[in-house]
Amino acid sequence: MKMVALVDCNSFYCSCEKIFRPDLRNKPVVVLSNNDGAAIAFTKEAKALGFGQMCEAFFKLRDRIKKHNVAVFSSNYTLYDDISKRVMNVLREFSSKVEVYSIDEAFVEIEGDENFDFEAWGAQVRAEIFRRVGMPVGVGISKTKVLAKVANKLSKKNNGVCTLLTDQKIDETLKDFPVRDIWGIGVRSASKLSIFNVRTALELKRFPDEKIIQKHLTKIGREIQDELRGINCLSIESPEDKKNTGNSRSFGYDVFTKEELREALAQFVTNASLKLRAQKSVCYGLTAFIHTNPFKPGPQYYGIDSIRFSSGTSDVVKLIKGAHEVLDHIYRPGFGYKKGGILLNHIVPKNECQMDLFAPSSDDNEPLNNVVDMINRKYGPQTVKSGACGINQSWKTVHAYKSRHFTTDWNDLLKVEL
DNA sequence: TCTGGGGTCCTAGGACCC
DNA sequence: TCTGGGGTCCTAGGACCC
Repeated sequence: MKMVALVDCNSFYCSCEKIFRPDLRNKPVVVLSNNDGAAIAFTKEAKALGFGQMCEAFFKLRDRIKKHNVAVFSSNYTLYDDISKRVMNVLREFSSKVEVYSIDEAFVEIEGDENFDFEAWGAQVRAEIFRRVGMPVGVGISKTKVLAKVANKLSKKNNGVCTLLTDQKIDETLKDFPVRDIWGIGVRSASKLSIFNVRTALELKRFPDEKIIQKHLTKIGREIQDELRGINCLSIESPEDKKNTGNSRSFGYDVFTKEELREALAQFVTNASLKLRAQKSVCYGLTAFIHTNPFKPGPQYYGIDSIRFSSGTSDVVKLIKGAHEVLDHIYRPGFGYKKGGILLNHIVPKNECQMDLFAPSSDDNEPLNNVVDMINRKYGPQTVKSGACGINQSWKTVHAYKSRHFTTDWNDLLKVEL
């Protein structure tokens, strides 16, 4: 008997911060987005105080945060990525089939016979992850991914583990489960379904006219319906190589000059191309964009354009030149730019790369890129990079409440005094 | 003063082919 | 009056996820 477990970390970013701050146990904690612009993660204690609306502007919350003595952190992705890897590694000891779905959750395949105690399995996974990493997780177990997601939501109220194994228990649960809360059903789909009087997961499961579902919710909706019925449509897979990748940031202040934008785009290309080389791929296109602050009154401008490369490339110098070329097209003087970014598109594995008849096979400077990546792996990110990224990076994102890199930097190791 | 970032998949429709 | 039919490939945009 094969079952699917969804293991998901509770308030992941906040829990990461709490691992190294035992004084914050049972205290309200909030984590901010890049640039300290908005609140994006909350502990249950913070939610109980009325915080918890995703992406609410930090400046609007500041007074209430002070009043309730809420601990605030800037996001520290270096830390979160590392904690995530540790959690996933523990999971891999429990099953050979683990699909890392996002930074804080994974699907796990479990095999067991009639007598297998899935509930106990879930409890053991929870305990082990907490013991080894200090991360609280919820475990939902059922027949399909969509049902495992449902079970996971219920696990929060159920000692962290919820199993939906029999048809009877599944239907009882789906009867009270709003259709909007199903994984893959967003606001749009939910409102379309309400036209047909489908409001609960059970009503969707039993909705007889599959053509209507296909028409309004596309293939995805049909598959969700089948998954609710216990039919596996979505298999557990190891994630494939990325098909697009990008990097973008809000700036610390409004940026007016082309020079600063050139620096920022060069840095974004540096970050994104590292991901590209890490998966041994090349790209054939690059998109760059810059835009003004939509929250500010006054004239707005959104500039975006792309270029194509005649041969696939992952060469940081070539890509930076490309981004600068696009910037020349889209830059309009006089505007204060709040955000910029780049995307690398049409990504293919390097060894499947199509040669261009008229271009030299590849003018990537591979030895240079390899050496730079190697140095940065050994001595830390950004030890060596293109001068185009600038030295001061005055446009850079601000993060006033950032914790240390406890697990990834010798200088930031936690000191314990006895 | 201050408002996130990074992805995936699907479909319709246009361009182009014979 | 009526203006082919069948196919592929690509892209933009929508919807959704965490």
